[in-house]
Amino acid sequence: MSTRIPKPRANMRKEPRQARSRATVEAIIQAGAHVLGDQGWSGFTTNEVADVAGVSIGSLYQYFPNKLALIEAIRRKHFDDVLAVLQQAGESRNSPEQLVDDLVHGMISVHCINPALHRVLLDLPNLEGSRSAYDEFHAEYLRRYRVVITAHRNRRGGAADGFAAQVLSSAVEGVIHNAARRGTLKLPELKQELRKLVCCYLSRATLSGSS
Amino acid sequence: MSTRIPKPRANMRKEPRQARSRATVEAIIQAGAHVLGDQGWSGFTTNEVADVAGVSIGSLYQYFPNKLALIEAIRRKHFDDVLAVLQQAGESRNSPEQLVDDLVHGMISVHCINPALHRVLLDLPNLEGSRSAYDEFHAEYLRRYRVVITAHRNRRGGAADGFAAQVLSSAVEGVIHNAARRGTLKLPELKQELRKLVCCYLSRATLSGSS
Amino acid sequence: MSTRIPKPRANMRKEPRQARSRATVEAIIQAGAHVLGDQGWSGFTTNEVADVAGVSIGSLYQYFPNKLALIEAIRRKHFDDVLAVLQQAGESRNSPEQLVDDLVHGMISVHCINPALHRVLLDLPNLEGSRSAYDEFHAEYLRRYRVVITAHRNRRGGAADGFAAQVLSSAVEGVIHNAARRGTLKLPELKQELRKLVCCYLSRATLSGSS
Amino acid sequence: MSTRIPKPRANMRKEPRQARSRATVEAIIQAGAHVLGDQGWSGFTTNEVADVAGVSIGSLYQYFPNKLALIEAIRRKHFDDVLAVLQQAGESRNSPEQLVDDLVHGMISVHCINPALHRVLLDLPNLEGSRSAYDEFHAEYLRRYRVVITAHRNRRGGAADGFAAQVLSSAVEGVIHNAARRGTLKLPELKQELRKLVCCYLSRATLSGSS
DNA sequence: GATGAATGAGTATTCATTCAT
DNA sequence: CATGAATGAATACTCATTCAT
Repeated sequence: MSTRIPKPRANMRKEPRQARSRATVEAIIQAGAHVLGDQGWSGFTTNEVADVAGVSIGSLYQYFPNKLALIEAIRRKHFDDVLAVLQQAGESRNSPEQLVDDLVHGMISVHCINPALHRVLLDLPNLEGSRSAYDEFHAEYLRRYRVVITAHRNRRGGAADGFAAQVLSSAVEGVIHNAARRGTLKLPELKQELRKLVCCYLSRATLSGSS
Repeated sequence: MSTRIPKPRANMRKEPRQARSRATVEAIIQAGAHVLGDQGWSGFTTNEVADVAGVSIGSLYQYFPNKLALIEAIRRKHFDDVLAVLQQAGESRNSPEQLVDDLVHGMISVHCINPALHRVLLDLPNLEGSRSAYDEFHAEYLRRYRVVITAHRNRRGGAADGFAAQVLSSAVEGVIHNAARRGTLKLPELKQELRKLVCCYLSRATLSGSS
Repeated sequence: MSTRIPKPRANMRKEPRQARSRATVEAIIQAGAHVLGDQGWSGFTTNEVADVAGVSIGSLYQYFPNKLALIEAIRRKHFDDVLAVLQQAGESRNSPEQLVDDLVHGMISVHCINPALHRVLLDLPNLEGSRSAYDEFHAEYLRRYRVVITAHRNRRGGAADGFAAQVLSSAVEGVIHNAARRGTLKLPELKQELRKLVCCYLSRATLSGSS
Repeated sequence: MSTRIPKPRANMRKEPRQARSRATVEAIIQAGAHVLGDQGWSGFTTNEVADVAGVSIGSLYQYFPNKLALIEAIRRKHFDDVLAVLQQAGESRNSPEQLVDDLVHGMISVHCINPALHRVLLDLPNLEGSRSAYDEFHAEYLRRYRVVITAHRNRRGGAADGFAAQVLSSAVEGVIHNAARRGTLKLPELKQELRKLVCCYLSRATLSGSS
């Protein structure tokens, strides 16, 4: 179903200097995200992306040394979006309930832009080259979740919080990605249930963390 | 990255009648599951599968009219495994707590066989042909979750139960698939946390379902 | 003018077992040699070779993992031809004059098959992978020349013989390749002059080796 | 491995008039020679050459209508260098031995500048367009060799001298190019042996030319 | 004039699928 | 029925060349 994937060489062959080229790069990443979300790995061909972006295949390769570098760029872009949401959710000086609300709302919003994309992005083959970028993201990702978890306690969080963060984040991911697949992402009921899920897990986690 | 996927023509070119044939088909499906879980879509080529199965590519095409039919067979097989687990969990005449235990334990077990496979299977491009089979599975899948949910109530379940089933199942999936990716699937802590997640959601769901 | 050349992975993807496939492999190598000699590196495209061989591009890649492996096969084949000539020239129990005659005649003959090919083959980029094969050939090549040189002496050959072999072989190569380029390879005058060149160098080399 | 080479349209799109332009052209030719010698045909791309020359690709095409015209310019430049050497060697009113010395020394020197370049230059695909330029050079090239040959005789040279010139020149070329490839070009032994080769051939050629 | 972004035909390579043996 | 050689459409990527700024 696919070409064996090569290691990414570098992330950008050439930094776009002029305004025109920056627009081109932007268009390519946009188009790539769109194609990837829409058609999955199968439909993601560099020629297709170039087509959708309205540029020639040559232009694509002027800025991205290979397909994977393009994927990485898309990935990085969307990781940034996700982190931004979590950042906001973490920074608000609100009640724990409000925190959960912000988190859930933010996660849903960010997935509404291109619902299928995020799940696809997780399925990247384990590239050595891209691993670090992903790990870096993921560390930050978990850290933000931990903030939310900690805020829900009265006591200091223990080592178990790391585990709780993993469980919580992947549960949320699961729910959102599935909802994205089914097109129920924008339903208020979904948000409501998700909030419930998070909230009750947080309460219980606190208790049983001590049990 | 991939060949555009054609619609599956028929699911089986030819029903295996003799024992030898059935063994061949079985070997191919096994090999396919193995390759798919191990290498993902990228490594899943019919030639590779035939190789691993120890049969010629010609034989593979004797039983599966095309790649997609093979994928479908693998899918169906593993859906059956999952359903069997849920079936058992649903049938035991135990306490609600025990029910959750069975469910969690079963889901984890079934993913331990070939941890990566299940998640990969969800990433099938939206094929018209395979949709029905999947939907059929998914309906049953949710029904079983609903049984667990219902068992946790004292009152009769309302329409909201359908939604709860979706949320619960995808949360569990999310946690398990992520754990599979990280290799923490067998950790007792994981099972413990997952149980916690399910339990508390079930309790709360009951309450807020009425709220 | 060309794609950057990748390292050769292995020399054969799959050993041809049936008679049919052996014929295919043979045809591909033949066609490759032909194209390479005829059009040089520029015209040597795998598609062209497959076309000339009368097989599909897929068949080519069934046996040669990449373009370079094909080139290597061609190279090896023709190195073998050259060595065979030198072998024969070295083995005949004749007078030194006869030896030179055999050498010159053999070298010319072997270049008549596909005159341009040999020169092109020397210009292979320095591939790590192929280096050893070439060095091995070249060592043997010089050894055979040394036999001829030694046969021309009355005294034992010294260290200088190694150098003489290099000079002599490259002079002969130069003359033959140039003649091949000009199409004068079959002219009796060429053979005559070449013989002269070799003979007189051999005589003088003997003397001045001691000077 | 390569783009099919088009006929060169004209040799220069535009004659450089100002000093700056001439410097640019010079830089491009220098860079081209460097890249060609260093990386062979594979690495010789117009973009690479422009980069090395420190000019934009657009500027390159301002002066050379296409890649081949650039190659031709490089070729012409280096042919000129070679001819200059032979010129000098032919003009000195010295003994025949001194003549050979000059020739050999000169040929070696001229190849020391960019050892690999010359051999690479011979591998040009047979372009109709460039043929005349090359033939012109080659005629002159042989003429100079003939001077050396003639100087070595007491009698007038016959028709055979033309042939002898070809053989001698290609033998010398062969030795030098091979030495360049092996990095032994500067070794005094090489010069010594080459002198020997030329000398003895000249003596013998004289004799057998009459035989 | 100079620049470098954009172009797209061309090239290497893969992989689902067929069919003669 | 089984085999595996053969096929070729599809895909990643390059590089000579143009042209708007």
